[in-house]
Amino acid sequence: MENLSNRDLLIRTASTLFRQKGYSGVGLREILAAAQLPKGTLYYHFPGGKRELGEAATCWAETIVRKLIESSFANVADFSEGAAATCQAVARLSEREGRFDGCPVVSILQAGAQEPELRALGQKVLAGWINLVSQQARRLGDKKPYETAMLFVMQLQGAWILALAEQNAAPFNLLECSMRQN
Amino acid sequence: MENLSNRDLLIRTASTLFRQKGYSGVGLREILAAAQLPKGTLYYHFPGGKRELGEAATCWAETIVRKLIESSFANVADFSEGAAATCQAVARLSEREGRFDGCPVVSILQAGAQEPELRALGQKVLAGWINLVSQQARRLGDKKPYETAMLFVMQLQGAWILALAEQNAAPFNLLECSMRQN
DNA sequence: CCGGCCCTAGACCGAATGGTCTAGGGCCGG
DNA sequence: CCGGCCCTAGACCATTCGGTCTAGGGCCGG
Repeated sequence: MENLSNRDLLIRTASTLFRQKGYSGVGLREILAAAQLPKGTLYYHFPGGKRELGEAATCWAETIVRKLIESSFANVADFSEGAAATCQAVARLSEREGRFDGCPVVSILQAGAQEPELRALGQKVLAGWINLVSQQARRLGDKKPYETAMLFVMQLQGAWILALAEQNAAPFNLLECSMRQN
Repeated sequence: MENLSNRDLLIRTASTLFRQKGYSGVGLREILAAAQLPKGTLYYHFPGGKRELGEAATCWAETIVRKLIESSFANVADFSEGAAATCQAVARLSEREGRFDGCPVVSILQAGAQEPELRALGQKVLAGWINLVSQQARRLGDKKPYETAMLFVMQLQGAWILALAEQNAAPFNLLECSMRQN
């Protein structure tokens, strides 16, 4: 755990803070203080500054969610089973020592009005997740895999927001039940 | 349209900007410039500063959505019909001259980590919407009105996020179709 | 032991942040 | 014509913002 390069430490610290306060709600000083690193380190590894760090943090978080979806749908008999497993997994990912943090993509997305690259990246990541889920849906015999996948990612995002608002996992649990009943 | 008090003008301007860039992504100067008002006006009407303005903007947006839900479910035969109408209405609300702005509650929610009042308000607003929808669901004979309502608000929020990312109304349309089929 | 490279360290910058405060314009009842 | 009130106007403040730049530590091959 502690054998992180400073670069990776920066990425993880930033990702956590962005998810908690949103991209524009976090200052570089705060990230650096949390990582106990000076400014020079940041601008050495990320010459693009905050925006590049935001991109890196988003990409890092993206692969985590991607792996989580893939493993949730591995060895699964039908779509609803995989979807339910994904709900549980995302709920676990969202919770952080009693706190519930937002979706990494959403935290970036709102800054997209001022940073086009972040908007484009967020869009790409969401589209990627939908594609990934739709592949699984197709594999499991869904008639309209793309629609099913988009609907599911949509529900997942909605649950994530409600969980963020209520600071509990109830929305994820409800969604999980709902998925099982289909 | 132009017979607004400066106070209301401030609220509407702020609400729009918050939805576009998120609460912490917008500076007071930017709001004041957009409203063409000086700082004194803001702090006269909102002694609590940015936070109080954020609260007012959220409350204002809340009643709009509330009315929109109420009218979508008025004179409707079953839940799915009202839900579909709500999708359309929210899609219309979300679009702003070709641009798609985020949900007002979400824009506030991310700042909640630093401004507890905003978090609490966002939570209250979402709970209110769920309650409102669940009343309609109960009225229309739903067996589990609260679960149905929470699930629907969840889907709506998810669609809103996808629409924000993709900058088009496709997610709302897909959700609307999905609602009609149940 | 040295020259060079990777990376850390943090002082420093102009601009922008949210917030405070005083001055006064404009309109009202008297 | 005046006293007072509601509200506007914007200068001003300390702090923080993201970003730049120079100095040097530490480790390596030679």
